[in-house]
Amino acid sequence: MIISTKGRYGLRAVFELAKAHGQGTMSIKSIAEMQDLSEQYLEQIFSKLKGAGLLVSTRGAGGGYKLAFDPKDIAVGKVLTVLEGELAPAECVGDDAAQCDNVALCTTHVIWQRIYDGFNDVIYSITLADMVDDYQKMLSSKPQAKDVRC
Amino acid sequence: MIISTKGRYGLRAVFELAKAHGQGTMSIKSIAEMQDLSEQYLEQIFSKLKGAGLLVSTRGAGGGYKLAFDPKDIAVGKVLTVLEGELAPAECVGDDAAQCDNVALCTTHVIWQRIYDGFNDVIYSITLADMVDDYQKMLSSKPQAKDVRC
DNA sequence: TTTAATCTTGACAAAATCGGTCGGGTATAA
DNA sequence: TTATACCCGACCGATTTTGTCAAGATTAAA
Ligand code: FES
Ligand code: FES
Repeated sequence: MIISTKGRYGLRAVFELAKAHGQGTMSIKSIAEMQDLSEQYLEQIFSKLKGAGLLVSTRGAGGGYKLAFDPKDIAVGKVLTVLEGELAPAECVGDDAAQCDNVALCTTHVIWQRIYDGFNDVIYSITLADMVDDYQKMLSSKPQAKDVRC
Repeated sequence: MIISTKGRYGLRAVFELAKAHGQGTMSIKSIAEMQDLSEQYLEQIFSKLKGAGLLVSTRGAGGGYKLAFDPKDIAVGKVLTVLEGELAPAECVGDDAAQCDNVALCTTHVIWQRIYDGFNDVIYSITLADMVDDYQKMLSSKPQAKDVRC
């Protein structure tokens, strides 16, 4: 399993924020309930996302979190990268790729690089707005599902 | 880091077998030395690959391992999948994808699916023979590198 | 003002996974 | 017979994962 619960739960939670974007804040409690997550675990996750500047919060009664940007300006990859760290299959690819002086001979490097590129292409080509769009389409054509395992 | 040492070391070790394919067997000891790996750890790795039918072994003095098939018939993805388990980003995609009855509503499913597909496209499109070819080309054009970190 | 809601922070911890090691086997060529 | 090599399962320390717990700070609403 490549993506840990932090990334998976986080994405589901942020999706709720995206759906409700423009309608004020949502509390952790309500999101945890909707997506069936632990409140305290979700606190950790949102705290990280806030630290990365993706969310803004307001304290006190009636407060909560909301997206710092429009859903169409937040890539799924950004959310996942914040929560999971850099999604690189090996040390030699990613932001610190420069330190690999072995591209010359290491025949596996090209493999890690291609995996990394493909992965990032996918997650940065989908935005939260895309997810909301998909959701709307699904809603109109399919019945409600129950248990979530992702 | 998506790929653990089992997968990365294993691929490097199998690459040695691919280079020497057709020239009999190689001992774990010699491969461990060439690729600077622990012998005992490599035993575990090869044992798994043998169990999956990718390697064949001969015991006793002068024995060792060799590939069960021609390098061009072994995909990198096969090696990685045996060593890492199924490379799926979430439970709902992969071989047991059928059990996810939530494709309807779960908007993250399409993301996991696309990651999974992209990943597998990459690793199953490269064979051990491709790696050897790359290696030959690199050898003739570049100097020998030293430290390996993958 | 008081209260309740809500975010904030840091510590703690069980369980799983990772990255191996250890100690014995067994088969076989020399 | 002996050295070489594969075979196999148990074990083990460190780290990561997946949370829980407790206390506090801020603010809206009653
Ligand atoms: S050492 Fe950089 S990819 Fe192998
Ligand atoms: S429940 Fe199957 S992908 Fe979410």
